[in-house]
Amino acid sequence: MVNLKDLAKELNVSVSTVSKALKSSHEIGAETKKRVIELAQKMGYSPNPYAGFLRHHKSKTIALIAPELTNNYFIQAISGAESVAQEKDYHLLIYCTNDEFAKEESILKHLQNGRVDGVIMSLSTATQSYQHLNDLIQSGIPIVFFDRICHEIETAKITTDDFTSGFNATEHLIQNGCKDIAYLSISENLSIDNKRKQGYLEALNKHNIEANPSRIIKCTGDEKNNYKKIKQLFQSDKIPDGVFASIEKLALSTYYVCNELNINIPKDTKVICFSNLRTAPLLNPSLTTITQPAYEMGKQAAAILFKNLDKKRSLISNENIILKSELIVRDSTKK
Amino acid sequence: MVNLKDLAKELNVSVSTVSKALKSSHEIGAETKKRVIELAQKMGYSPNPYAGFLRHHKSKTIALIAPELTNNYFIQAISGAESVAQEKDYHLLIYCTNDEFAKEESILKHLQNGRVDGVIMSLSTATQSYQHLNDLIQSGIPIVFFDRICHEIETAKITTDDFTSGFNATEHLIQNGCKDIAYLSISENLSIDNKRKQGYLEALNKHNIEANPSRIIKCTGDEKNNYKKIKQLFQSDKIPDGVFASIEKLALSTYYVCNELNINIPKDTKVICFSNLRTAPLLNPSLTTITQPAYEMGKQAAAILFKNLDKKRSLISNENIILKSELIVRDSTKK
DNA sequence: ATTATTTGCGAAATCGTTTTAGTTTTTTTT
DNA sequence: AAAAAAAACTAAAACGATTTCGCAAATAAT
Repeated sequence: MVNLKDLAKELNVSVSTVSKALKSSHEIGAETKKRVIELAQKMGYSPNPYAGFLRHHKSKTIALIAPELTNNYFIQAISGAESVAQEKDYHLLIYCTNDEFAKEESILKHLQNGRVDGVIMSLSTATQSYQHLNDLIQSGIPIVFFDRICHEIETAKITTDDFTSGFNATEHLIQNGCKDIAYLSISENLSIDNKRKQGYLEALNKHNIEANPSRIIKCTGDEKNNYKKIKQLFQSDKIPDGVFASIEKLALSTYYVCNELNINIPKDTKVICFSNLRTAPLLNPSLTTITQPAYEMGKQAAAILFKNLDKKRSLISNENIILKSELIVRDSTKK
Repeated sequence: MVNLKDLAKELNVSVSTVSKALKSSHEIGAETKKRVIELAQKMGYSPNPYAGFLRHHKSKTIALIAPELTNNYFIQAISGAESVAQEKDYHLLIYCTNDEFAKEESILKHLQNGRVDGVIMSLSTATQSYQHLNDLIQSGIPIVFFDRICHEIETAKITTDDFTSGFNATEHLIQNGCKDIAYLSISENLSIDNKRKQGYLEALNKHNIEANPSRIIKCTGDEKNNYKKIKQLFQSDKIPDGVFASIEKLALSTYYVCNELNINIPKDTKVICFSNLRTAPLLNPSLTTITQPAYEMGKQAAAILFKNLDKKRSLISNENIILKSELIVRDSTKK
């Protein structure tokens, strides 16, 4: 790998001259500049990124931390962030917490030494304390949250209108005849889940349907266990006539359960969920979804982070950016 | 951010003492070591990764380059690679070429300056020349290919048994009554496509079915155009009674086309494809797939890269690692 | 013609860490 | 008790690039 010293030796000038010439400094004569630039081109010189860091404390790298990767929502968000990073000539590190708090902590700790200039992240469902987040920010590395945000931290947060979407989803079920709607919750720790649930409750309330606490199913990251719980729900004497799943996975489990128990969607029970599944129109039956602008959310999260990286101070002021989700009606909620 | 100097000043020892104490060098007394380690802990010291690079030329970072991110195969492979990287205390940079050759070139060029210790990649469908790959390797950065590999480069390559899978897929269609099978090709530049096609042709041959060149549909990265081509295929007088799609996207387009033209799968035409779609069992009809061990492929690619990073020399010897895909029969190919 | 300014370049410090080569103090050996 | 060896530590160079400062030579101003 060729460096400034090599170029300097070859041209019989000093290292500083080469450096300045490549930055087209006014201190260097036109002729010398030309010679330097040409040789650099020829020898394929490219500045060592890490040497530069040492002086400027800019790694030109950001990290994106997500609870899972094999998830239609997150991968679209990652894709959006990646596109912005590439455009800004930044590099994107990816970390997956597997939805474990300990891993989330450990990953953040690994980033405290300045490996990255900033972080984009979505919390794990298990996260209940925020020390590790504050530590990172206090060590000078800003965080922007998306979707699974942390209200307790003052910074920029990108979400969708979860309350409204939850409300609309539930009202959509009600309008299509549902009177006994189950809400599949993913985690009480997550603000998005709570907002979706609030929307659900508010819609029930508006339509004078009494909320039934036993219809709020507390699911977790454990898919098998979720499957069991949903199966229980549909093995009782009176099954719900509508299911509102807070995340895609839970709706798919519902599909599997209904397949197994020979329950017809949408005749016996209707299903709606938050989802970025591209094959939603091809499912049997096609799945009514609230689809978040995941790619756009990733883009905006990255954009806000970069806007703040340009500034001197590393603190990002509190800001809630709320994008709109789209309710796409398909057969799984047909009357 | 606290550094060695800060610790040294606080403890009234030299920077080198601190450095050695943290590495538990035998040169440092037990008492001093204890003091240093305790203070480092207390002040949250973590060595600057980029300073370390300057001396050791090890960035502890690898890159994964894929033609697209929002793709069930690649995201699983990425997830596999990420898990290994995390285990090895390495960091994973993600780059997406958008299946464009120019972007692939540009990304590789950006990595030549030592930002990463190694690269895991899958080629874009447009890649026909390999100079950029050779350049990177010659600059000392090893590449491991997975799935969309480059035969012309001597290094490790992870693929699945594409010929056999292509053969089995086609034979499966034949055994279920198909006599006029279309093959949806994604790119003639890709060795995996060619192998799958060879398997297809070989199966036809074995069963004495004459290969019909007009049944090999040359698709591209342009989804709209693919849709058009597939629609044409199904608007002709005689539609194929079976479709073997080389990649998932093309099978889904086939589903959409058949929906639109009111062609029944599997009655009028049967569909099989390479796919890592998790909702394949829930589609209408459920989709028969050849499923690659994508996660495992990502893991193995990373594992091989790391095995070679441990060695001194950066050249990876030629090696073809072939994992088995699984043919999962579902309704889209039912008799 | 003398002084002041500009131009073009180089030396050296710097970033944070590691490592080599000392240096001092203590301990061991003879 | 003198010499040798070991222990515990420090100083300084190195990695690659940038940047401040300084120094000539050339040009401009007086």
